[in-house]
Amino acid sequence: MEYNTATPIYLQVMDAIKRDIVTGRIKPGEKLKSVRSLAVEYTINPNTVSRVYQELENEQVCFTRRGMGTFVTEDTGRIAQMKDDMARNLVHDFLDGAAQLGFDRNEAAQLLKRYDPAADVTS
Amino acid sequence: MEYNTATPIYLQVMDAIKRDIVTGRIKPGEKLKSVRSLAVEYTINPNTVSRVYQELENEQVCFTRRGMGTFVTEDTGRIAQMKDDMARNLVHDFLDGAAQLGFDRNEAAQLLKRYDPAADVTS
Amino acid sequence: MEYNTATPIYLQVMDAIKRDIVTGRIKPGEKLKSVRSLAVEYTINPNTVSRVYQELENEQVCFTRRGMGTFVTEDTGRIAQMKDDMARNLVHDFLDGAAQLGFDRNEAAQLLKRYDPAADVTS
Amino acid sequence: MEYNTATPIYLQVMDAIKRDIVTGRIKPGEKLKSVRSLAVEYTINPNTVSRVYQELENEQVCFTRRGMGTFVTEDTGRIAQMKDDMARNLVHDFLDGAAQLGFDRNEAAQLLKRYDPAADVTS
DNA sequence: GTGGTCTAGACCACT
DNA sequence: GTGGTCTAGACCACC
Repeated sequence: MEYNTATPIYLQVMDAIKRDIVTGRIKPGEKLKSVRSLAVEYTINPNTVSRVYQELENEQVCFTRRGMGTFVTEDTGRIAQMKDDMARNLVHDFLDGAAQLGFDRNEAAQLLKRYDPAADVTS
Repeated sequence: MEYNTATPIYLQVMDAIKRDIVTGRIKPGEKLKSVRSLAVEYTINPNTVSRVYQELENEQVCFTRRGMGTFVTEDTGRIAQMKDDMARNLVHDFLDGAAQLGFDRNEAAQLLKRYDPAADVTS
Repeated sequence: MEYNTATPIYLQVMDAIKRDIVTGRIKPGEKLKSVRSLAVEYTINPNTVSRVYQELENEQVCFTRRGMGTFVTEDTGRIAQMKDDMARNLVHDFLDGAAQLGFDRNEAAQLLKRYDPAADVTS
Repeated sequence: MEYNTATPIYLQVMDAIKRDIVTGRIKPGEKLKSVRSLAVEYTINPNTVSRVYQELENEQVCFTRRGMGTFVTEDTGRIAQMKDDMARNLVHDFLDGAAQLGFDRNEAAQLLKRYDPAADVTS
């Protein structure tokens, strides 16, 4: 994984895990990797992994059973809501940023086509 | 101006000025407010304004004339390019975030309608 | 270290560090001294060292890892290029200055011998 | 004339005038342009021209006769010495800079050939 | 008046 | 412990 120096590593790892959850690569109730093995996998400090798990717990995305490890919440509603929140945030940030550049909603939608890196120009 | 505690003030002020430039509220070649007066207006320290102007100069958005002040670049191409960059970034962040949630480009475009807070449902 | 009052301290410290890098006294990838310890060593304010490190980062001479410190780039090509640039600048400034005094390239080369304080006259 | 933003304008103008003197474009004893006309010619503030003339007077390159204007010194020895000083400084700066990059005098002389922008590679 | 530099000292986030 | 940001207040050079 490549880290962006601008944002804290623990946030980037949190996001990676959340993505795995909302996209179903990690199932509800599934056990997450141990702090040590995740630290190795992501080549980060175990302290940082601990913080990641703590923050995910704060957001009620995970829970910890003493001596057993950290698990994804079994509350599928919570997961769906999380995905919803993330999508809503995405849309809000995009429209907000576009508005600050002077684009209204319709123009913003057109930006999507104009600047889509993979878009066919004629489509 | 309201500051977001998550991102440095100087970046937020930089963005505010860039927006004023790309939207034409500040014209090419126009003199920017003095360090001291902007500091008063934004209720921040003059040193922080200084940093803002220096970073903008690094990005070739502004230039400064000794003893005379700081001015917006007269290079309208640079300004257009800046606006382009800002829009492209916006689109990239949006599509990228959507992709990480498992949405392709078409689905992302539909998110815009679904989550637009001000959208009319029938439109 | 002795400071020349004419040029800003942070530029002088930047140059000192660059010299240590291009001459190999600091190796590629090596950790630089901490902001605080360099401040003590050079008897300047930690903020000034901070600025030095940031400017060096702008020039892609260094990079910083959150909480770990500032490191010399591992890109040896960049370092070679830096040395090249510094030498080229030196030559340019010299020939340019000589030209303004009315000396062409050959005459400039002869100035080197004539005014070299340590030169042996017969060599 | 193009100004370098790094060094004060008055120094750059001083240098331009000194160059005109040591290269003979302005003769010993010749009257310099008036403050106002030089200000127009160089598109700088008359105050800045005044400073230039004052500093040149300090360096005994010029002298002022009340109501008559500013004149180049008639002391040709002083002018020759000035040219000598400028050349010596040039050499010193060059050798000094080269030494800091780890080049001795011989290597420095070779840099001249290697980096001469107008040099023929085969020569 | 303008911006540029520097110090002192504080607080914060990250590892 | 690491660097990053911000404030306060000072001094300087330039126009």
